[in-house]
Amino acid sequence: MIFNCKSKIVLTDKQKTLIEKIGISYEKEGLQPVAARISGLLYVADNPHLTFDEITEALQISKSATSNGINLLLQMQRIEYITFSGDRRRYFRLKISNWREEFKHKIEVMAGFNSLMREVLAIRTKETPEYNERIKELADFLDYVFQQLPLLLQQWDKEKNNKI
Amino acid sequence: MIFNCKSKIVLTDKQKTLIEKIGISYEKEGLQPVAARISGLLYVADNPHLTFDEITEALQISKSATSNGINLLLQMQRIEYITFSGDRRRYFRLKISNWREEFKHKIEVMAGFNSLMREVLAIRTKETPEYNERIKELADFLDYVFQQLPLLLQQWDKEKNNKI
DNA sequence: CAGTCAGTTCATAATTTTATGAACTAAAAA
DNA sequence: TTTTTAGTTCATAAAATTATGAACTGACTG
Repeated sequence: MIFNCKSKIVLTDKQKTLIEKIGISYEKEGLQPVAARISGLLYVADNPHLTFDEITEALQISKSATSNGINLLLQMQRIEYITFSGDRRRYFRLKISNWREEFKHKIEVMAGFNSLMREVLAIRTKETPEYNERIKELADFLDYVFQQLPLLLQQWDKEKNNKI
Repeated sequence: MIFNCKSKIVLTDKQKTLIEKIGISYEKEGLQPVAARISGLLYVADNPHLTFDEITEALQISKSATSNGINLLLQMQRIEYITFSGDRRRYFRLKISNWREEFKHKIEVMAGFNSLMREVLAIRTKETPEYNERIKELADFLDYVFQQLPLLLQQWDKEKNNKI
């Protein structure tokens, strides 16, 4: 058998508080409570790689809750895992590098709302030109943002490269 | 008594479908189902001003549901109402002009997450420099976006004025 | 003063979401 | 072969959210 150093995770009060804050923040975005706490834990834990049992224990939740939370986060591509030969456990970690994807996803959600606004404009009565114009203005702005945000990403990359 | 033309609102299937789509979209943002449907209704209804009873009837919901939904939307500043002398009813309409405020609010929510990331960085162990660097990168990008988005609003205003 | 109108409030019901623990599985170890 | 490990599944429980209808309020009306 391979030497398994299962050091129990001890969280400081600061870490616990921050896990809850991050949890609430993610909950507001619609993430399930347990999945939100797992994300928080992975942000603050000293070791960025945690096993199933470490998560279960650190958050004091049931195995089923951990199982569901982890599988949700895996499916959402917010976490990933690595394994080591001779050790059956998966070591989960945040896919932080994925924030670009998440950013793009948020833009797409905005764009989705925008296309609803276009649908609204298409079926609205023509009797209310001022009102329709306001909706159009909103839709146009969302178009503009949708077009500019990818540029923002590019510009940031450029600035970052200049600094290095 | 003043002549009260209470023309019952008749919704086409297209309108109903769109109300539901907008409803779901707003629900995903965390808005309560009824409030989300009321918003949808106010987007698609021929008349941008609807009374309490018109909303209740058009959406086939209870008076209490309408009352709660309307009060929530009023409190969130997403709708407002006007009145006419000799008519006790309130005529509700979307505060569409408020989309700027909502946009700013979304930026603030992002900034809130960013400040959580800064807190994470402050308490994270220094033993994981690469991981911390990734989190810092995310936080820096959010800072950048937070700084650039108000400019985006200004630029759009400029472009719009040039067109007029 | 009785009745109507335009809502609000509240207890309750229905629904949905979330979490649990016990039983299960499949692979590896003893 | 039996046991342990690393989870998964599922029925159920607990909690939170949402909607309802009946009773209520307070301003106006006749």
